[in-house]
Amino acid sequence: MDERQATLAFGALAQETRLNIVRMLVIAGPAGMAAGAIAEKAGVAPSNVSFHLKDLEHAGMVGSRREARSIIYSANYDTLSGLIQFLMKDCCAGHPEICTPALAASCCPPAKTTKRRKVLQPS
Amino acid sequence: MDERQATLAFGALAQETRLNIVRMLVIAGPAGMAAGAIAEKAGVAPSNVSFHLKDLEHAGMVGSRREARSIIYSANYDTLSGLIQFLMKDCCAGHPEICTPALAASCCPPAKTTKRRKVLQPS
DNA sequence: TCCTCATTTTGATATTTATTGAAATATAGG
DNA sequence: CCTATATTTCAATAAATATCAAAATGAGGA
Repeated sequence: MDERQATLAFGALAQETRLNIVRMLVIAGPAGMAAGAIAEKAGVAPSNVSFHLKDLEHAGMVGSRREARSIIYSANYDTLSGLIQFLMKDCCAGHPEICTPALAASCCPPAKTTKRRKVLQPS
Repeated sequence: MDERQATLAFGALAQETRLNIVRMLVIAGPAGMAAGAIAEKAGVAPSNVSFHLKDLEHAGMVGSRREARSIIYSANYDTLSGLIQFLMKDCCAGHPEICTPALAASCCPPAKTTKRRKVLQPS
């Protein structure tokens, strides 16, 4: 994920309605949800949800497919995890010692342990 | 991190100048950078950088301290990792099987392995 | 105190974004 | 075909955001 796409993705998530949509689509899984169902559950006008879905799609956060009369939207998990990794790359950039324990495993390069050698299993 | 703060944080990162600022502050570490230095390195007018820094501070992404005549800004790593965890919570919500291998460790609850038992070390 | 440097605040302006309702498009069924 | 349904596009408007230049604030040093 390059900076441009990350900026789009952040912008897409920086709005209550869109964040809600992404969350419900993530939970819905690959099956996705019809635009109308999204609008109803999110409590916004169909034209407005369409506007936001277009934005999310442009940011690569969701995909769509037609199914009979409905258009089904579903979350794009690759973009989501790409964004997480983009954030993590910056998070620890140069300063892995600051990393939260919960994140350290994925966030910081496992090969490059700072100091401390010969610690695992003294047996 | 609650939804409100996450929305602020996403909004803060959804802009080229601010994203640049955050990145340079993350790299700068706890020492941080003076507002003027940030403005120069980012290539924007001081008043403009001040505007963006205020936004970043409001979102909890950076902190500031006065040091002689300068005001030093530094990244808030807690917010950054909090945001990552906020994203990860959503990423896998209900669908850990989709998780990218690189993320699975931090992203998906390690206790709840789906199916497949008695697999480690058949010895 | 007065002066200068570093930064912020303010005010004006241009741009982008969000929302609404009405009209247009596409699909399925009688 | 004609009608009903699902969604999008369009046009208008309101609201938020980004940018610049100029004035104001605040902290040392002569």
